[in-house]
Amino acid sequence: MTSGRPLPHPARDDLELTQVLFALSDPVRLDLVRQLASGPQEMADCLAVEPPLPKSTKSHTMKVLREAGVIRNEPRGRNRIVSLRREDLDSAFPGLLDAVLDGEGTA
Amino acid sequence: MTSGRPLPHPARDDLELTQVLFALSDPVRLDLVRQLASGPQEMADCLAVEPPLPKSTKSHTMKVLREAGVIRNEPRGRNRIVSLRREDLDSAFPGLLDAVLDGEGTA
DNA sequence: GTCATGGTTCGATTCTAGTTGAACGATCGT
DNA sequence: ACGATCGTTCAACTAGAATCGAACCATGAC
Repeated sequence: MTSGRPLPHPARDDLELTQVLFALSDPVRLDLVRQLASGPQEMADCLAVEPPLPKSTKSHTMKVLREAGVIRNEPRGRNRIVSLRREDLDSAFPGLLDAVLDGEGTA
Repeated sequence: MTSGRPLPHPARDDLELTQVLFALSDPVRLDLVRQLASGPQEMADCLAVEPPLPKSTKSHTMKVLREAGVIRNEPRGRNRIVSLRREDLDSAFPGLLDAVLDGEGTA
């Protein structure tokens, strides 16, 4: 029941605004999205804080963002590459991502 | 413990992005915000659907949006006027509201 | 093949948010 | 002053989301 690896991602046309907004409404997830704004990252490097988040929690964080269509999570050898779905988001909700990424200081 | 009427609203500088995003991440609340985009409304007219929402539920919906700083809720005689805090939002998170209001068909 | 590594899934618990009736408050009309 | 109307607050319940350990799985290294 676990799985192999290629995880399901919603199609660009299936993105729902409320889901995206919800995914972004958590400080930790928003933070991650901002980190990804500068480019894809290996998942291992992603939420590297002290103390380190448990794997399952981290995985769950990714899941929420992935299922909302905010990030892409692809297998790469033994680890994973996480990236922002910038074009898809821009096409579905023009201006939204930029606006969110701009709100710098604000949590 | 109930109250009179002028309800507390967060100051423009205290708006938090995550709270705003969360407030907007619910279909009913988002819908209300879109209705308000065309101008203030009397609360009584606001979420007029069938079957009608119980008063307490409606009031709670308003509360979430108000506490996030998305709407203003002011006494007006025996009822209330609800309005979008457009300028405050635009100043705090430029482009955000427009982007959200644009996502028309998408729930 | 075997082992170490990185990540997902399951399941239990905890915490937070939504829902709604009932009680209360303020205001307006008479 | 009284009653009706409109909305908030309280409190109890339900539903949903976050947290995290344990089990599991693929891949890569040896």
